[in-house]
Amino acid sequence: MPVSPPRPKGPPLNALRAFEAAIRLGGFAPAADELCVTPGAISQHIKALEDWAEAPLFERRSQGVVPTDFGLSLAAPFATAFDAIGEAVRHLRSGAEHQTIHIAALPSVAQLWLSPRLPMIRTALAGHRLSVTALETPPNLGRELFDISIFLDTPTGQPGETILAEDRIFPVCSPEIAARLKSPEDLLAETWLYDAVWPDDWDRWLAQAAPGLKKKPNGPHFSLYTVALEETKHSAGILIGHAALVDSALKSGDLVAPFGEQVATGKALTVTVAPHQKSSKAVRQVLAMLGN
Amino acid sequence: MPVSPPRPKGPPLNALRAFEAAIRLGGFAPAADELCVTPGAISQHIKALEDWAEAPLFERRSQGVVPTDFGLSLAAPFATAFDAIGEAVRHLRSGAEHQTIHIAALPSVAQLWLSPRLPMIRTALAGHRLSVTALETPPNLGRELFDISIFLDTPTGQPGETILAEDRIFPVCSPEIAARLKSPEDLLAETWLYDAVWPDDWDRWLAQAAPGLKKKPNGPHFSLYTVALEETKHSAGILIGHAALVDSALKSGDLVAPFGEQVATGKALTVTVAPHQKSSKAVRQVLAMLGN
DNA sequence: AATTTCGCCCTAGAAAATCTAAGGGTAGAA
DNA sequence: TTCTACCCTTAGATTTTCTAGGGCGAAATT
Repeated sequence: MPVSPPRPKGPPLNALRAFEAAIRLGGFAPAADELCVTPGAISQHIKALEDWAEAPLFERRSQGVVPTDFGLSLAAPFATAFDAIGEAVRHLRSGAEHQTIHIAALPSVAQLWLSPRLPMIRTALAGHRLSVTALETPPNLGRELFDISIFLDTPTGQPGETILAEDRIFPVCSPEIAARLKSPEDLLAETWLYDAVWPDDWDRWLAQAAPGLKKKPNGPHFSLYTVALEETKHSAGILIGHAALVDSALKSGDLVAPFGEQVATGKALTVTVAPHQKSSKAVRQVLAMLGN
Repeated sequence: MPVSPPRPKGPPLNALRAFEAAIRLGGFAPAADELCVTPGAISQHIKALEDWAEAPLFERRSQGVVPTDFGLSLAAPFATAFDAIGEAVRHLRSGAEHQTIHIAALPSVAQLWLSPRLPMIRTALAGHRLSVTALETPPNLGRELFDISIFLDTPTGQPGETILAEDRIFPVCSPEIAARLKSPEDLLAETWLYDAVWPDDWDRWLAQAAPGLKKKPNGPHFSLYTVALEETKHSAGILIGHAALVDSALKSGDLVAPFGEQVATGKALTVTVAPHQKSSKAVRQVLAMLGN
């Protein structure tokens, strides 16, 4: 029997991907985030790669890592390589029997803004499947398998980005509570509700709409805006509403805005199309339906 | 604490590599060979990929697999992608403190032809490391991490290929046995030794040098040509020698060629440089030293 | 000055991937 | 027909890969 001596192995592919993410995002923690693993996993991958290459790729500092010159010089070829992989994977996915459009959205946006619009989209796109994933942070559309992302964030101005509406905030509460509120000063006697993602909402609104008004934050914090909103409907307190998210509750009368003053946050409800999907008919159809 | 819902995962990278190899080489078995795993591993990777993509990539036939049209359409993008990965990995490897030149060679070539030339190369390339790997089949230089390959095979005419010497074969034996051999007919009384890789050597030589001479193969087979040659030196029988491989044994007088007639096999001792290394100074230096 | 925060490292154990070995089926050869 | 040679599949074992929990050191905050 012929002896087949072991061929020298290339580096593990997953380690390469970890490195690519780490060098692109500038740290292990964000890379771990993108790859949905713990930073420890990234750390191990990078170490394995450094052992394989016999060259240091990152310099470990106390509060993060800094790429070595050599590591930095690898950023471009690896970015190119994984772009190519992504492209190939997209081809692969395009062969599925039912095409699926993958939408990424902030949990609150998905539930409060996107959800009411989905039935319309679903019927218009018969034959396509629709997938909505709630994400805390916007995905990298060039790398990840999403076609469309919808977030309430500061616009970045990258290509494919469309601003649907400026973000404006103002207090909202149940009609019951609203009856007690004549002027902003009356707010001091009420419970204020907070969202964990936007803890500064109250400060921002007060600063512009009622300067001088101050109150120690004492109300409950909610990790999901939807839950906070639900509590607000039940008269648990007053919440700072984001125009796009409370719109339907205002229309239905479940909530009211006791004070007219709306404050712009500099953020916007932004929809972004993945670069490779700009020409897809179905995606553009979805985009058109989101735009109104 | 914020909930981070699971992002839709991309396909496993290793499965992509398995697919790329399978589609390029036209079957699971050769792909398994290139990746140094069993065909079962490839089979599983492909199945995982087909499940992920929800599309069949290969049609299973009784004696092998045939790519589907869709699978075939993915060949190009995946080839491109893994070329890019290879390129990036080469960059990565170039950062090692000690540069290493990786040579792949047929085991017999490595031991009998290359080995005597290595000291010279080693001294000329101080500061470089040299790695020699014995391989039964020539590696894909575009994909694998070898810089130079040296094989005794039919020239393919691909770029980077240099023919060092035509392959010629003829019987060799110890001087002791040679004394008994006056004419080719005397061979019939002797033990014939066979190499497992080139079992047809005897037939080929006989057909041209001594037509009509026939003998039932009865001698031992050796999986390593080097072992066969060693046995030949110990008068265990007569072996068909390949010019490039028995040269030094003939020069030293350990073996002799009892009959002058040399037969060309159509093969050649061929050295091939990896496409990406053609401009490397060290590699060209090695090449020059192999050429004489 | 003390404390908190942040990001990475380390290790042991757990989870998941990946592999091998044995099995089974088909085509062509004897 | 039976044998042989291929090639692919499947079940179980192995190895890789990941997570959790505990630390460390420097910068930012109190």
